[in-house]
Amino acid sequence: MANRRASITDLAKTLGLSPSTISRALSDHDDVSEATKARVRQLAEELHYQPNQLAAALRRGRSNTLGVLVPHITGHFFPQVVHGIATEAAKLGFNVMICQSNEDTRQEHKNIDLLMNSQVEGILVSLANTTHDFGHFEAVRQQNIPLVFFDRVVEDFEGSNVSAVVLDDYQGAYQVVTHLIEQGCTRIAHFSGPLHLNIHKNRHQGYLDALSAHGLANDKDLEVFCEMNQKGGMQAMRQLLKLPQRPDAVFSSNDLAAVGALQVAKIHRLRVPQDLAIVGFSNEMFTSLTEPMLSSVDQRCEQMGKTAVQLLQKMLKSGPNRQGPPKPIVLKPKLLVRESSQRR
Amino acid sequence: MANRRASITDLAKTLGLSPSTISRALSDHDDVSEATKARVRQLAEELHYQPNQLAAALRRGRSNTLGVLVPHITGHFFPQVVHGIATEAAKLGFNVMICQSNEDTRQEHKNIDLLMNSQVEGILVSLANTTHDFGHFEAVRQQNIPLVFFDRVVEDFEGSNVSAVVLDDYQGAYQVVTHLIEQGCTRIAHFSGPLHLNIHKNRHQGYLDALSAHGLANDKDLEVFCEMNQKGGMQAMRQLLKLPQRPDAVFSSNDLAAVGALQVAKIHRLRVPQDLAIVGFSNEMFTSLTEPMLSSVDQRCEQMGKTAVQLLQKMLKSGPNRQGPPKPIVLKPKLLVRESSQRR
DNA sequence: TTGAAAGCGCTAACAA
DNA sequence: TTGTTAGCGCTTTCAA
Repeated sequence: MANRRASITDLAKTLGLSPSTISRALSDHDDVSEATKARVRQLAEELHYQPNQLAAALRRGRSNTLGVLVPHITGHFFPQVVHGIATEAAKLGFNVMICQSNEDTRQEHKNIDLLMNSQVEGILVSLANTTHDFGHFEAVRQQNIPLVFFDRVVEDFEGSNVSAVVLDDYQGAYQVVTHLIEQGCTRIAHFSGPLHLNIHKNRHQGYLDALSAHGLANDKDLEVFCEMNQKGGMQAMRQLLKLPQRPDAVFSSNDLAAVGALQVAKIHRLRVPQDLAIVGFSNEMFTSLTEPMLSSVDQRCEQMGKTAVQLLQKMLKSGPNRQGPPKPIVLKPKLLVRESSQRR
Repeated sequence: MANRRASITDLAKTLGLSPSTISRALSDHDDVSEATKARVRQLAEELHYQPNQLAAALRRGRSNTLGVLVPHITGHFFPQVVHGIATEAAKLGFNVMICQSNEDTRQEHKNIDLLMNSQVEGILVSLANTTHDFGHFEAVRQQNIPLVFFDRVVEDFEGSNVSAVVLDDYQGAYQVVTHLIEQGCTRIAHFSGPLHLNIHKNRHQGYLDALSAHGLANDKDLEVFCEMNQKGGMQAMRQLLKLPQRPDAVFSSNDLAAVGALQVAKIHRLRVPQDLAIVGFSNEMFTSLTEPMLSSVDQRCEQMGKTAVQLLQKMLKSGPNRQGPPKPIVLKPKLLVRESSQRR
């Protein structure tokens, strides 16, 4: 009994009206009599009429749907951003279609095609880390579908309908180091991931610039490139403790490695933050669970998603004909000082 | 220059063929000559032809899209499940449309309608915790759209096209307690959330049954109902330590409260696991970061998403006419013994 | 092997 | 205020 759904035509026949009147009544169009509207609405209710968005979208040429393409929906960052996107999109009346590239350019390519085929009105993308060629976004640009990159963006890909939302990692790192200096730290070490990744490059540069801005020398021994996980942080910390003059602070480019540093510090009976101040990056959930609680930098994940959607909507509204692409939006990170770096 | 996209009609005109031939060629239909196919494919390539899925879906009556409705995409559990869903759906060739109810029944209702309007072929739902009335799923059932509940399910809502995937919380708890007993623990405390939530109720029951199965008395003093977060765990632990005879193990219904217990135990100089063994539930990421590392129960989040999609597809294939609803699928949890409970 | 024609359900000119 | 008509882009029967 595959109960076919009631259609506008069905309503029209039942009420002896034309489909157009039904359509207008349902969308509360001005020039339909209240009496008719009432009749239509009641019958629609009774028959559990559900408008077929596919048909409406096809006819209107607008699908009311946004496409989202992320590397994955795991870990801390992307779920939060996706949450922000979904929430804001719902608020603005958009549906959201979500794809994962699994950090694979080929998948990314396919998914872009898929989203285009689905007639999404705009696309939000965070790039796979294997993506270096941007041919697959050419079609999006050509068809003037608004495209917003977030977090992992293309630097040199411009178009009147392309924009980006990113976090100011440089600024975040700069704040951290400034804070540590204010706490009286003078030998500030840095754990960094590979510099070909933007996030690490920018955080690293923020570290260097903050040091020199405050007249501190950059001691190469204090820069450690390590695996940015707990184990990597532990190794890096052990390495630092072997130095003739050990550091009095560690700024880690992520929270996991910072936890590693914290654990090694405790093993070596260093008091945190008195002997060694530690600050991480990303404000992962577990930063409030360590002892002492770990200072970190909030990446405004949810805000990023929200902002990206708002930007997309702005592009959608202003239409494709205008001068130049919108400026990228740079979100300010927020330093959260907790016990691990608060010497008071 | 809103470059209108190339359509089948466009291709047809350019090549002097009929739309039907183009359509057949593009879908690699048997009775189109290879020569024609080649010509069509080449032109399609050149014009960056993108099939309009909306139109195809409307015509076919199948949208190729699954709807997902979760309370939210934050925390540990739901992002993981959504990840599993998205991954499996992509593998099976489905698009995925995602909505959040924000734990609000009214939102849930709206979203269900939205998904139906979008002509999704099936719906995956985890209920808002405020949902007690299920009228909004009536329409789904009536129209025979396959419906799979996961994790937070409706107990008494049946239909030939409704099913569920859940975790065996009872079994997980039972395993934990058995393990603790095997480690020599005899006074095993339990932190529980409110029993009107299924997860806590089932874990609580598993705890009780495992105790009595092994001939241990159930000491009411050892059952603590607390806020299931770090602070709640700390308070609960302090309370337990005031008992004339303190427990030698804690099984917490989630990991956050377990961390709280761990911290209080350390403050009181109890050795974990020798003096006090601790086990949590959910296998959150931070369980590997504590010292000692926290034993926990893996909820198979990703597997749950995957299973739910597979089940949905099975329902889709077998069609609406068949005897009785598919049986709910109960996933077996996995106890992960780490340092906090391994006395060896 | 190809084409003609109809129609999925809806909306929006235009006409009445 | 309502109806007529056409068509969004595609697929699919039926006919050639």
